[in-house]
Amino acid sequence: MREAGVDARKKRILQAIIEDYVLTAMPVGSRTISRKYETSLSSATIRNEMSDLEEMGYLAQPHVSAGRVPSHKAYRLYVDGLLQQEVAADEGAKAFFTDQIRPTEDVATAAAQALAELTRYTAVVMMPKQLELRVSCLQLVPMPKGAALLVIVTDTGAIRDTVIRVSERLDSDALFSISRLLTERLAGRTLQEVQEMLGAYARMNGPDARVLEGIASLAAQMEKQSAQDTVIVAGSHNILNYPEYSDVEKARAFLTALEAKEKLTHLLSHHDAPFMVHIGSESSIADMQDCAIVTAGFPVGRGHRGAVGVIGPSRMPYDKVLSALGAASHVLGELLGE
Amino acid sequence: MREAGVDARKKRILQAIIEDYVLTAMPVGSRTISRKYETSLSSATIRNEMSDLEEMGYLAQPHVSAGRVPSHKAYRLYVDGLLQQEVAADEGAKAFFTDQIRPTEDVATAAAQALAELTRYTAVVMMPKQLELRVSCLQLVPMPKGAALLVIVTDTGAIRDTVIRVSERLDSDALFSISRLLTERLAGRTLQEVQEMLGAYARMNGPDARVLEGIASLAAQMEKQSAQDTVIVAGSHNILNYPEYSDVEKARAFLTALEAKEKLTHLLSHHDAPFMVHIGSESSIADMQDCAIVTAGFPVGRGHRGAVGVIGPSRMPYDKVLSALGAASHVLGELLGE
DNA sequence: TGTTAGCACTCTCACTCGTTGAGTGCTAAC
DNA sequence: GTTAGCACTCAACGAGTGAGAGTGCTAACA
Repeated sequence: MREAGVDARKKRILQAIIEDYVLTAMPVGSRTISRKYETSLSSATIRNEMSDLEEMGYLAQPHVSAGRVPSHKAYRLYVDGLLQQEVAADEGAKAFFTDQIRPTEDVATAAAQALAELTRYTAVVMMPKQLELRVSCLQLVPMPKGAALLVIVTDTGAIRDTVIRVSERLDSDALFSISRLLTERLAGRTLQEVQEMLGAYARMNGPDARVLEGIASLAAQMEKQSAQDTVIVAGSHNILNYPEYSDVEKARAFLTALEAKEKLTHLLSHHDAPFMVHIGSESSIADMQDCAIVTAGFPVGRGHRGAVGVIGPSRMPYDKVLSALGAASHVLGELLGE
Repeated sequence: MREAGVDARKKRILQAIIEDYVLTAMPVGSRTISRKYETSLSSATIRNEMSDLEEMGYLAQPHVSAGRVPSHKAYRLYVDGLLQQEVAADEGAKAFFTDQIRPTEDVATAAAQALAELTRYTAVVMMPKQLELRVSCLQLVPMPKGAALLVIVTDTGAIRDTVIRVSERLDSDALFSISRLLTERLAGRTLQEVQEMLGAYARMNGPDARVLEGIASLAAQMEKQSAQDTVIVAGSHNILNYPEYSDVEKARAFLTALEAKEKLTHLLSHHDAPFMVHIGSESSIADMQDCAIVTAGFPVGRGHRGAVGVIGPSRMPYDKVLSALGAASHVLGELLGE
């Protein structure tokens, strides 16, 4: 019993099995390997090797007379190999993302959509929570019929707006004065402080109460939104393209699982390495036991990090997905980092 | 051969079949009707009636020893009956929508999501194109690091914004002066005119060129967006809940068809009656031949009308869907009408 | 003339039973 | 250590069968 670990030939065979299985989604037989990949070895030899690999837990047989299917452990070995190499940033993909993601739009949504389109899998983008956001500017823009658009800009460049009602008498100059006054008093304050201060201002005979209320509620909403990581999902029904999900029940379970974003957030928030790969049960999301989740982090300023990911069947061309993610995270980092 | 049309009893039986089929999705047998709906008649009698109804094209048999399934013609008759009555506005649904749709958010998206959640079908909302939009206000809001948020408000209350770069020297007062100057000159102009005028202003030594460019591009984008009907889809994968789509291929075809929005737009744009129902092939969307599309119109001001709709299998509780749509269109009309 | 009971008939569905083919494990020879 | 050969296993497929659901038709009844 001195069978060593996985020697070079076993590794080659394992890789060949993975690649064939990724391509075809069918159990791979020894004859296939001997003819398409390791032409110098007979199927019998491959058979012996496969038998060893199975015993070591890298392969599984759906049933005795079927070929072999890679186990999660096999993917893990394969992916760890990939991750040790430099992940090549795919220039084509980078160009694609640069093209699709307009800095003036909602970058996260655009990125998720572009990534889903490119990989034909489900894509997710996580934007981290930003605590202690400080107001940088606050402005009222006149609108028809006694309404005004209240815009709050934070020091990180986040923008939020809402329509509020104001007195019909306030013209654009008056609104500007109010905006200036409010910006003067509130600039540099955290959203939390802004809400607290508004109570005191209610007694001030400056802006009318509806303006103050509007600010308070928008500040509250902003704080709530920014105080938690948000996840954006795109291309969720790409999953239907894969035979793993040709069963509607499974597909539905998957899509439902995507809607419970807490688990996803959790997964994407703890992102210490540049790339991470969760295979099968490693992700701890039930209904995604047959999936792999590949993610990449990117900086969003102030030392915070967001993450972008691809979710698909464990049978996935990890090399391609990794380089697409590399490109996506690169482009996002450039847009959102300091 | 003087069999008259559909007499009252035939209508009752047809309705019973439709209602049972909507509930169970299984072909309905004569015995079921005789026991659950028309208890005073024997199954044999029902059988004779069903045979007549089949001959008239209202029923079909999947195979000879299965029960009957309503044809599109049957749904049409049934729905026309419903439409002649006043569609009862479901107060519960109305409350639900009022609750879910915040006037300060993107109303169309919120409405689509709420409707999808309520009906458990796919929901669509169409916002009509608005030609000749006129600028009502234009304002630059200061942002950190030599950026500014350009906000354009139209006379209809539509808001669009984009981040542009401006000279670092411009403080909030300077930006306000520019805003005031620009609003003065551009207010009341159509988006088209604004773009044309900006060429002339390029020679003006007021605001810097990047501001003018920003305005031009935002105006162009606004014009493009407002010049075509837009459709928002929500709850697209609710379709997986129905046995009609337990085949993944069908589900995928449906979801793909939803992505080609032109057909949907076309359908929703020609909305003359308060309610419309397209059953099966009436919608002229391939891949939705087994679907029904139920829509309701609502006013969005200036005589324009939007539409909100539900897409699901033809086997659909039309009464419930109609009253949900009634509630949705009512709430939308109140928010968006004059 | 409309309604009903009864019965033969049809067709799907679920199950079983060979047959086929792919792929393996083992053995013996190289 | 590698390979050819062979027996073995098991899923997939098709054919055959019985049960059950539902119909159409006929004849009797009110």
